[in-house]
Amino acid sequence: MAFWKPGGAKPKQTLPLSAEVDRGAIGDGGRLVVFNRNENLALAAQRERLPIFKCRDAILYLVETRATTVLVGQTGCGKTTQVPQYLVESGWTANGRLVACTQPRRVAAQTIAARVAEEMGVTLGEEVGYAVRFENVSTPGVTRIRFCTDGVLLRELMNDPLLSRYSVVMVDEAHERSLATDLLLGLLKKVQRVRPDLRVIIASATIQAEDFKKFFDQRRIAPKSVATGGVGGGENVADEPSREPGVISVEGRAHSVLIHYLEQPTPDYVQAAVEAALEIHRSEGPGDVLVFLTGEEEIESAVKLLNEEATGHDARKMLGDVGGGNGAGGPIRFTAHPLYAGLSPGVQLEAFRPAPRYTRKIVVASNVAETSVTIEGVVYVVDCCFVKQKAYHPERGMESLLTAEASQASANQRAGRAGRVRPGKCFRLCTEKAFSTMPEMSPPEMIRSDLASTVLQLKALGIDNIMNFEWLSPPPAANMIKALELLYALQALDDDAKLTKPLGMHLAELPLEPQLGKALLVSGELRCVEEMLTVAAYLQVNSVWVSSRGRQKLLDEVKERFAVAEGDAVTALNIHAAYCKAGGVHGGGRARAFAEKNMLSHRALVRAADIRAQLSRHVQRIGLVSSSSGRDSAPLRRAMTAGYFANAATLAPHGGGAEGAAFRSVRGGATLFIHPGSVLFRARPTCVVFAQAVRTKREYMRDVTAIDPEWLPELAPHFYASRQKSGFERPADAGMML
DNA sequence: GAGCACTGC
Repeated sequence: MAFWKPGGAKPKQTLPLSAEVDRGAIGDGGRLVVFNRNENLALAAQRERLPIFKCRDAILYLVETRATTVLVGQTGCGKTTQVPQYLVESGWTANGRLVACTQPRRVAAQTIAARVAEEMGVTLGEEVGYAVRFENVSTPGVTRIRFCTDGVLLRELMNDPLLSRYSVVMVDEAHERSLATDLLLGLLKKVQRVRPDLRVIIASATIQAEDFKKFFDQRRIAPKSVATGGVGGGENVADEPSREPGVISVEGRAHSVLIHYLEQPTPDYVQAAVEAALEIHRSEGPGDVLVFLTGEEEIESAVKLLNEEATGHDARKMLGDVGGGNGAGGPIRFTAHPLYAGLSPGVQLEAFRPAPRYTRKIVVASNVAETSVTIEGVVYVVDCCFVKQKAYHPERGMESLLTAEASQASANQRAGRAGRVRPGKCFRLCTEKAFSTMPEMSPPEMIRSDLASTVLQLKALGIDNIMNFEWLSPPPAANMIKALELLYALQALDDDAKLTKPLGMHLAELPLEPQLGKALLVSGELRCVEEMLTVAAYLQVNSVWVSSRGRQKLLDEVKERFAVAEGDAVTALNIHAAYCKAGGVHGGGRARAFAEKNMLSHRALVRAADIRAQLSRHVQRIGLVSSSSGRDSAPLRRAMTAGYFANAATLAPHGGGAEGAAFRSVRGGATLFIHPGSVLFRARPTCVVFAQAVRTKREYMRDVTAIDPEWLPELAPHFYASRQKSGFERPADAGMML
């Protein structure tokens, strides 16, 4: 294979055990709780064979003696399932206290909880439970270990700012640096000042460990002199742990992966990926192939090329020597499958199904396959070394989703997917030199996101000085100012940047972005609460339509059944009404058939209904009285305007052509287009508000509602008509554009 | 004429 140049380094690095670790001693752990004494002996034996078992005492010693422990656990070491159990066994859940273990993803929280319950021989929801949005499977007073998404724990902090029920919080997958994880870690550090007895465990990959250790090093900071009586354990002062974090590394069980690089850079990585997959198929032994590309378009085009090759190949081979192999012991046939989140569950399943005999499976996937899902049987990985990445541009209040170089950390994670069953190979579609110049890790989400919700949550937690908050990675000042400016415009913050009562507090309570929350709260006065609940819920699901490459015309026709000139929000009302008529969430097969007939995702409809019910409960608690605007869409569109007034655009006089009409944003004057996914794509409303602006190939507005421009100064006079009193910056032309 | 991946009791 002259094409390829073997790399010098293996993707796996291993930290030696930290010198700080005293492997011999273990603190007075308290009562030992023994589970599964008789049953599940096989499971118990399995537990002891996990690599982490050798470090059990060392980990427990660190947790006992340090406020914070950074646990570097390689894939497959068992940290997530075992550490919470070790904590229970050594008494951390005595006196009714809980151990929390957070995950960035719902499914992870659910499946890990199920696994741990099985190992402990208990029923899921009793000693071991989980909490994700819409699902709280736990029993107060009984549950000892609680797996949850980091978002759930953040919400919990709003009701219980000291997390007083918990003795230990373990934050898993912290190296992914998701927005929620970063926020949680910043808040946990704050909680520790007041609650020295709270133990924090941060589970992370190697390259981030030092950052976490530094961040949680509180040796120079005196703890606040707050009595801890009644809060958690904190039996006596002598028990207070060291405020210097401990670090321990546990080796994983993954097999080695040999990395290959290109000798020459490629101008077309989709084509190169296809060629690499075919070359693997021709010359390598058994094992499936996982190809990483950046998005739907690339994936579908690669799958098409592979399928064409497969058909030609089958025709040439004539099934004559099935089972004979490819000369290297590998199969002679292959099948190719796409995998990305936008696919329907049925099509996704194809990628997970084991290949038939004598057949090699080639899965062409987006980033879902990097962390969210695992495909069994993969031995070869092809990595384009690019990724679609979200960025935030505060000056425009706009997000972008553009293809960028992947990070080395991400490429190593992808390569690791080849080493799950046996030693594997990874083929990177870049030169070794190019790889060495790639960023070590991707910038954390916190510094490339819209911070409006984050700032609102911090304010609700009583953290008024946002600039002084200890961020793991401080976001750019411009992002922060933009968020403050928006919250002020929504009247969630007052002139002193303090949370307003009750509006700001209510907005913080709602699990919605602040603009949408505002639209929902305003719907009380505008007498369209029921309609706004529906719209808010539908805006939360990615898309209710099934992804349908090749059936585009059909989807357009189906959309026409529900589409109205008032825009996407009112269209959502029509879909919801039809779905309810077909039985809704309790409609069973009839609702399912309705979804299928109309190319709607049943799963998305159910999720929207769940969210709607949850929002309805919130709204009732806040005290909004139910109301409906019936067939009149104006109140709903006015509510949307009251929330999204900052995202207004007017039709440009001569703009646009075949690509659709051009619009000018009222604030800033940027040229915008209606997204092709919107029902207003071909329409020409004179004035619109939109829920989101995204730059991909051009600058698009999504979730568009047609409005009367007169509503803007009427519903947002403080923004469009009056002079700014406070120091927040406001574009000077905001009022003049109308 | 187009949506990397997640998430909120």
